[in-house]
Amino acid sequence: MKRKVTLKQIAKELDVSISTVSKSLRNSAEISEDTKLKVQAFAKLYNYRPNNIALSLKNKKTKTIGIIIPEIVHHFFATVISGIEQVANENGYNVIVCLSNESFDKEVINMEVLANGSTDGFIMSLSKETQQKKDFHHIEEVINQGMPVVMFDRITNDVLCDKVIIDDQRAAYEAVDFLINNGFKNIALVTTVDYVSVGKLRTDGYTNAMQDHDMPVSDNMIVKIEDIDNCATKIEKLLLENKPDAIFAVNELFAVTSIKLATKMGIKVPEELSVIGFTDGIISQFSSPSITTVSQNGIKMGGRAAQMLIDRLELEEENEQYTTELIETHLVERESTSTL
Amino acid sequence: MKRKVTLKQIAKELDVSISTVSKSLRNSAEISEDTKLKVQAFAKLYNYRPNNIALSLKNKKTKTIGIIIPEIVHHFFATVISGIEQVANENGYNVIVCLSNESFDKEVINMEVLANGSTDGFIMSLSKETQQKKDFHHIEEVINQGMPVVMFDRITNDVLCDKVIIDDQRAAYEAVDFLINNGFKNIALVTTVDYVSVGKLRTDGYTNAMQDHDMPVSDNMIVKIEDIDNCATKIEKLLLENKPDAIFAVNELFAVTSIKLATKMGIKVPEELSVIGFTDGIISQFSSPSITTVSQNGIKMGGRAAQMLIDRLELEEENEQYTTELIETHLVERESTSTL
DNA sequence: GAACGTTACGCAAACGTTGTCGTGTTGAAA
DNA sequence: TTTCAACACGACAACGTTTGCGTAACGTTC
Repeated sequence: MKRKVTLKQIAKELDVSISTVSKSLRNSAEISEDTKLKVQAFAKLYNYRPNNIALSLKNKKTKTIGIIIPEIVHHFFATVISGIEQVANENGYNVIVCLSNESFDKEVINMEVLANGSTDGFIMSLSKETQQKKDFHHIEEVINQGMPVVMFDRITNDVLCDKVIIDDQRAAYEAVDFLINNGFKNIALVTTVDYVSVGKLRTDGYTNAMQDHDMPVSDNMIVKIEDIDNCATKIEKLLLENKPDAIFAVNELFAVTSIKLATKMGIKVPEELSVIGFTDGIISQFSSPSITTVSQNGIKMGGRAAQMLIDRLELEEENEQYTTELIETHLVERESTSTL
Repeated sequence: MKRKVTLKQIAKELDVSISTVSKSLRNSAEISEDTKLKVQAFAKLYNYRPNNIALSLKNKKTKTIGIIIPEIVHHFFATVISGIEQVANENGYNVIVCLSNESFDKEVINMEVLANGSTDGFIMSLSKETQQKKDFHHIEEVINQGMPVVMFDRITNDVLCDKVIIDDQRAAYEAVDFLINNGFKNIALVTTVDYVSVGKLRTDGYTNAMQDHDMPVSDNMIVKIEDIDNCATKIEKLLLENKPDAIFAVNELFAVTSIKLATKMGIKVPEELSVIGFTDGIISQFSSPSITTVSQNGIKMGGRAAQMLIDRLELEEENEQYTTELIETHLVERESTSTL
């Protein structure tokens, strides 16, 4: 086993000082060509690579981005990570991923651990519990210590920092608008509980679209789901009692679940019921019928978030100007909607 | 903005030495109660936390695990990461994730970068290109430098290290066996090209099961797919010309694609064609019909891999004994298979 | 009052870098 | 021969920690 070689070892081996070795490898003009060549050859032979940790300590920069998200077994979050990773990599950064599992405490702990020197900044999406508690002291604190934070998707306006989101309300509005323009009269909404910020915004988009077209917004037509595992009865009740001709669901899972339940009840999709989902993930693409959905480009979102963070990291002067960037969405028409 | 406080600053503030502060905070018996209390109170007030980077440099341990996988927008890999993260976290480790995007070069670069002090060890799954080239020098090198590596799923026997896999061949055998026992006579295989190790093993499992039941293994009944985007014609040809009554697909995507194509051609699943997939991901669960599949527990796989790595990291003496652990699989019966 | 033990702290090295500054040796100009 | 720049290199500090060891001050013992 040959352990990694250090400057000190090279110096000892060649009988020069550590500084000479360091300077030679960085091609300093201070060192003679002879010595430089000798050192460089030796370093190459022994495959010398500077120790990242030592560099981090010296430079006070880790070239590492901390990502804190609720979960990773989730198509959208996975695409965002993918986008972050790509941009980070292009800029010489690595990413360290922490999962909050929707828990406030774990989110706090993860941030605190990473903030102690492990990363230069954060990209994060809030856990449900954090959104519910509205407690953002851990994020404020990190920002206060001079570490930039970029929030995406599940954000809060209570924290001043860069943000990347889609225009959830508008995207939902357009989806519902699409249904209305196609002649649907009885449009139901399957959404999350209100404290999930994106759920709330999408709900608002639905409401606004309905109202703008002078269509009634009835509580009977709105199902708010807290726990996906126990949502069946609620949706079945909706289908049975209110007979919607279209459903707008605020995520894939709600969409596909609605379709499955409808099919089981003998309601044909899309002939008797059209369904639009949100998030263009695996489910929307591969379920039968495939699902018409609002596509949010996670790769792009992650990429932008990473770029914003890196830009801020590599800026010398502090910039108190924070921006919120909108990633455009578009409706992907598939098989789950019919045009009447 | 209040930057993070260091031992030095506390020492200066309280007019004691750095060592006194350090020892006080670690509750050393060398320091008087008075001083300890004073220092601890001050540290708490200023929310002192040791700098991870400095600790890493000193201890030559980063408490970080490097994960290198082909992609992350992939249900199975996401579950594995989730499993790794959980166990890592319980043991005070963080994970840093790198994606090879199935590229050999990127895999090599990622390993080299992380090996320069950023992580204590690796958990990885080989990129397709690496499996094709059979070039594992980057992994050998890392191991040679004393960093443990645990490989999972896409492994190679050419490298000596701990491994976590499912018994791909056996799992495939059992799936095909299940079909045979249910009376299917004309069982096709949709698989990958041979250099993908798991694809090959699953193919072998199919072949063995067929042979053990004295059923013919015909090349016509085996479709090897290199590129998912251009596989339609091959599968259509299979369905049209060879009229299988069942298909065993070596992954979800192949399974769902086969079902979709069959349905499009008017072949009813499962009435006229039964399909079994591999990997119990989102697609299998939510497509219609839902897909009978071989479930490989990614969470468990990741968890075991992490535990193996950590065990080795926290062992003092070197242990040249490497183990390959098998994670059990089981068949999840759903709607895509009928019992004749 | 000398010898010794205990207490409570500080010094310094180490981890692996980088970069500033100081210094010894050369060769050339005066 | 003296002076001085240019050259080539080394010493050292710094980044933030931990820890072994040295030591000043004090109190006890005979």
